Amino acid sequence: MGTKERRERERAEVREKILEAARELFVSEGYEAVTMRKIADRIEYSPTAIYLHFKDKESVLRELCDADFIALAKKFARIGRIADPILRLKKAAHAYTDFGLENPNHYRLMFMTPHPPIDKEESAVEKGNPEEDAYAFLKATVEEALAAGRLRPGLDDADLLAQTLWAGLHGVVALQIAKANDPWCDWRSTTARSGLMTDVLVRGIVRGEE
Amino acid sequence: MGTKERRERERAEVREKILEAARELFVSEGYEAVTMRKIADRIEYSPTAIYLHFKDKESVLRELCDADFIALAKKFARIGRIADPILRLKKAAHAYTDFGLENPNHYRLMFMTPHPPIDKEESAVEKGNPEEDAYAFLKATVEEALAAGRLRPGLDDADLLAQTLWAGLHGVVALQIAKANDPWCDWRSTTARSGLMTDVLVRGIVRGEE
DNA sequence: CGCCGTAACTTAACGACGTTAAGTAAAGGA
DNA sequence: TCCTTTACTTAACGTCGTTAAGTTACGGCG
Repeated sequence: MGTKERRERERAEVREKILEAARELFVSEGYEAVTMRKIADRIEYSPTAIYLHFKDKESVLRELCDADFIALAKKFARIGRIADPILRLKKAAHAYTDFGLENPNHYRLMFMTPHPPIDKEESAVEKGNPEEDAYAFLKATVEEALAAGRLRPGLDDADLLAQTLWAGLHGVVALQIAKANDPWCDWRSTTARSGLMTDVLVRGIVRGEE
Repeated sequence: MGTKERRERERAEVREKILEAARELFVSEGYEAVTMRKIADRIEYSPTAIYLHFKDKESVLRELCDADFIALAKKFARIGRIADPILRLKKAAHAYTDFGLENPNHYRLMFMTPHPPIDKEESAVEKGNPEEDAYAFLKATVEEALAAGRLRPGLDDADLLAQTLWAGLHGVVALQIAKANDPWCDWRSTTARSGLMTDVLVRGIVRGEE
C-alpha cells in the first residue's frame, strides 16, 4: 500500500516548489520582493496554501537560510585538507568573501539581518560539526594554528580569534552589500579590499618572523 | 510683519516634533516599529500630516540618519588633536565601535541597510570635510601615517587602507548587532572583540619594529 | 468690516501585505 | 456507499504606506 508514501512524496514536492519559488524571488529581487502572494503566483497555488507547509513567512526564509549555511560549510570543508593552518585560513577567507559577494541577498539574510533567537535545535545545521558548521571549521583551524605555535604570544583564545577573523571578513562583505552604491567614498575593488583584509588579519595574528 | 516668520517657525517646530517622535520609536523599538501612524499618535497629529513635512517614510529615517553621521564625525573631530597618527587611529577605532554598540538601531540604519543611491547632494553631511565626514577623517589620518612612513612598505593606497580599517571595525559592530543573540557560537565580550580587532588591524599595517 | 485665497490639517480611502477562519472537493479505507 | 481525512481555495481581518478630497482657520486687501 504505497498510497501513504505517494502522498508524502507529493507533499514534499509542493514544499520544495515553494522553497524554489521563494529562492528565485529572493535571489533576483531581494528580501522585500519575497511575498507570500508572489510565491503563490509562481507555483500557481493560492497564498494560503503555503501555510499548509510552513508556519509563516519567516520559516520559509529561515529554511533557505539554513541551506545556505550548509552550503558555506561545505565550501569550507573542501578546503579542510590543506595541511598548513595559516594557508588554510587564507583560503577559507577567500572562500568566505567569495560566497558573500556572489550571493549578496543570501548573505544579507544570513548575517546582516537580526533574527529572533532561534529557539530550539530545529535548525538544519549541526552545530559544532565542521562539515556543516562553518564557524566550527574556522575555530578548529585557529586552534590548530595555536597548537602549532604559529600565532603571536599573548593570543590564546580560539573563540576570540575566530570571531575577530570572521568579523574582519564580514566587514568587507557587509559594507560592500550595504554601501557599495553609496558615492560617499571611492570604493576600491572588492578583490583589493578582501585581499588586503586577509593580509592584514593574518599579519596581525601570526608570529613576527613569518 | 513677523507673521510669515512665525508661520515658518511653527512649521519647523512640527517638523522637529515628527523627527523627535520617530527617533524615540526608532531607538526604543527598532526599525520595524517606526510607523507613520505611530509617529502621528505620539505627536497627536493625523498620519497624513507627516506628509506635509516629509516626502515619505524613507525621508524621515534618512534625516535621522544624516544627523547621526554628523554626530559620529563630531565624535571623531574631538580626537583629531592627537598628534601621533597611529594612536589617533586607535582612539578613533575605539570611538567608532563605542558609537555603534551604544546606538545599535541607528548603526543598523546607517551602515547595515542598503539604501537607494542618494541621488543629489541633499544630504546634510558635507562630504570631504573631516569635521562632518567621518570617512574623510579616517582617510586623512591614514594619509598622515603613510606620509610619516609608519606603515608597512607596499601599502600606499589611503582609500584602500581606510576602507579596510573601517571594514574591520564595522565587522565587529555589525556581527554583534545581527548575531549577538545567536547561540551559534560562544561570543566573547564586545570589548574583547573590538579591542583585539583594533590591535590586529594596527599590527597588520604598521612597520614591523613598532 | 467682509470676502477670498492659501496654508495646515483631517477624514476617507486605495492597494498591498501577512495571516486566519470557514468552506469545498477529492480520495481512500470501511 | 458512506465517512473521515487531507489538500486546497475563497473570503476576510487588521495593518501598512500613501493619496485624494474635504475642512477649518487666518492674514491680506477692497
